[in-house]
Amino acid sequence: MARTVDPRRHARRRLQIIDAGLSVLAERGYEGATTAAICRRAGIGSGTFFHYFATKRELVLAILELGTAETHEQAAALDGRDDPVGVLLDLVGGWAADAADPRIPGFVRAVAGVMHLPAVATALQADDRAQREVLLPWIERGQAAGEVRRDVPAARIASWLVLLTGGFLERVATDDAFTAVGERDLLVRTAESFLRG
Amino acid sequence: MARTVDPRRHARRRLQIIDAGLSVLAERGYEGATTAAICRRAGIGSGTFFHYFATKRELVLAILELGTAETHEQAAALDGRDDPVGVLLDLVGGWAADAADPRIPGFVRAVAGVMHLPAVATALQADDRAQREVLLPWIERGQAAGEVRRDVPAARIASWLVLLTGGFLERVATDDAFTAVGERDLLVRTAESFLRG
Amino acid sequence: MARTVDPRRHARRRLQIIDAGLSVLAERGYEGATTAAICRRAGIGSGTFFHYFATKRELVLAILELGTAETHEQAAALDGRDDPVGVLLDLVGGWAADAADPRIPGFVRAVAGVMHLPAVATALQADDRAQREVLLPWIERGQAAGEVRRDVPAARIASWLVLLTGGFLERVATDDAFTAVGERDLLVRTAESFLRG
Amino acid sequence: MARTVDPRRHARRRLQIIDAGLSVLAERGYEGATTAAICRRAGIGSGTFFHYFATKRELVLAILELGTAETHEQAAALDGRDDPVGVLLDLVGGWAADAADPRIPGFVRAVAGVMHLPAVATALQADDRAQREVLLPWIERGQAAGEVRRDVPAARIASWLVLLTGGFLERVATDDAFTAVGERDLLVRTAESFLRG
DNA sequence: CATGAATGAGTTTTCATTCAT
DNA sequence: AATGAATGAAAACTCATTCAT
Repeated sequence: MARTVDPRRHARRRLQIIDAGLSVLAERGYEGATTAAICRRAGIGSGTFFHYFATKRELVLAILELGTAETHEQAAALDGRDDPVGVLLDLVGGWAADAADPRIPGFVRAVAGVMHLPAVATALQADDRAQREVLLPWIERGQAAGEVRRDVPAARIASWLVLLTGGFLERVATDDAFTAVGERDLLVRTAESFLRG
Repeated sequence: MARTVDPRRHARRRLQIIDAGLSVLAERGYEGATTAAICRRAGIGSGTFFHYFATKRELVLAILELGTAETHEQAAALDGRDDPVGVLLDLVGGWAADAADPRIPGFVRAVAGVMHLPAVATALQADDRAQREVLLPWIERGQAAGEVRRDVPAARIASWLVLLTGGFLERVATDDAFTAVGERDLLVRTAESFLRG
Repeated sequence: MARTVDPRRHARRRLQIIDAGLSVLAERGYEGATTAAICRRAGIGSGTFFHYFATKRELVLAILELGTAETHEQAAALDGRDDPVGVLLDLVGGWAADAADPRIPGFVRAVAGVMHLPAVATALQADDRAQREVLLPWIERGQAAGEVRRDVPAARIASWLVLLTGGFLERVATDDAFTAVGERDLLVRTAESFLRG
Repeated sequence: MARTVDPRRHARRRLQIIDAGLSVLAERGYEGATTAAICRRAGIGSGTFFHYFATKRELVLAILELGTAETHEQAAALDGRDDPVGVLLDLVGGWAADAADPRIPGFVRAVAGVMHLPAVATALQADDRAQREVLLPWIERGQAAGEVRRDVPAARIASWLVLLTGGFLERVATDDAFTAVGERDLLVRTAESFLRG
């Protein structure tokens, strides 16, 4: 009658590995992040790792999926707002704030570096699409309300907002003088100016 | 018995390996680009590879340095021009055009993925600095002439122009609907609008 | 609080694991038969497996011992017969019939493949000896009665009868055109001819 | 202008590994024969092993193919003979003599133990077929000449001769009292008696 | 210079087995 | 008894790099 499966325990353990993986991947890149290093960081044995993830690659995918899910949750939290441009700038500003966690840009770089793995490319594109899908309806509402430029189709505008946040992330990672906190305001203003056209 | 090195022959061989390396790195990422694969692509034996580059990493650094050198050459070609904003937009537009060569974004991603290697980080930052240094004097001249916004220091503006081209490159690599040719015009217009403030 | 072991339940469980082990070993060989696979087949958890067998190897030994015991039981069932050659041919024919169970040759192959484990070698030789010991008295009685050749010592004749059944088993396992049912008759005739000398 | 590929050297090295593999596989079985052990025996580094064989399994297949090729060569050496039964008994006797090399039965057992690997099963059946194909024409000639029984089709007789040698091999491997040299004569006599019917 | 055979450190992954519940 | 999460030793295999020819 023993029931050993405690889903809570399982989920906690899983997150613990994901967290360690995120750190080590950000620090050392995909190949530098050996499973041994991740296990050491997570404080588990190598066997345990493969109890939770069949493959190192699967861990990466799980982290990416977590991010995609988070993006979708953000979308839900915006229900009820009525200022399209404000919403869009909040989203862009929020993503820029993520760059303040030094692990995010490192992880993004690490994962982009193995984009030639089809599964990674797919997950990365899903993440990308999620961001654009969150933006799209608000851009359309803004256009309908005359608050957003109409000379560029909504979908392209979405891509350009993602371009701005992507470039921002990369800049923070590359250039020590360019900090997420210090440049965020200019990002939001630039995005607004872009939206107005 | 003296075997004098024919520098012409040597340089040609070197470029041949660099070209193969660029392709294979773009396609398969840093670790996926085995020296064996690069040698196969270059049509040489593995021993020959190490005659020209002491290390796989050194090949990557050589490619990056080539890019940095190219950037400096671009700067020299602008001597004599007198329209700062025009020069800046030509530079940004030209970098965007690079993204049309599908190997460039792939190579950039691959290299960013191993940025945890100190030598690579250094070379990448040198490249980055080169771009900003090319922009900087023209931004300053533009500000002096009143054609470029003055509310943001010239160095930061340089960073932001690089941000735009970096984000552009990434976008082209990620999103099939976002093409270098199709979006270049909007990039230039957005850069101009940013410069005007 | 004493939990008394129900020996009936215990024995049933044990046989259930042995049965699963026999199947999986036959299908996948010794190393291919992971304890996980055997547990899955038996419908038990991995922990349970080790309640019944201290080691995967011990399971194999248990299966072999079961076979050896069966051979001894066969011997007992022959008490009272008076036709030595008939008995010998019944034994050989019966063993050949075992080959019709497709698990038998597979299991035998799997176990022979790990004969380098001393315990397995010992168990296999015990099984072998059991077969020869069952045969031996009947060969001797047949020789005494003048029905079995005397130019070869009884023990060697026993070895040769085992050779025939062993070769038969192997053939059935290797050659699809060679079926236990179809060739059994020729086996018995060949054994008889061998016994007559 | 360096030409490093010396096919002679390559073939010698390859055989050296095959020889070591044969020994270690015979001694320790398929899984017990780690690539490390084989390399140690062959006096090479692990990298060299995989220079010659892409996989441990491929080494096994190479050994089996060598055996199959040898069987075909034997067939060629019999051209011109005119005594079918003599030829058949020479073949059977020759195969029995192989059992005197203690590595042969051990290797056969080891390989049979991983017959669940499709490639191994195929190679093993090719080997088996080769033996039967060598026997078949001589059985047919013997039947035509009235020297071989006609109540059993030639192909089945071939299977039975292989059955005898297979059982013989197994016996030598299992039973210390059963030696290849001591029992070979009885094998040939038994085979002859079987052929006469 | 050019070659490719040889190397072995380092990686991911598997799996029998243990043990707390 | 029964369970399955946790473990870590061991295995196959990869790949940058060296070096004799």
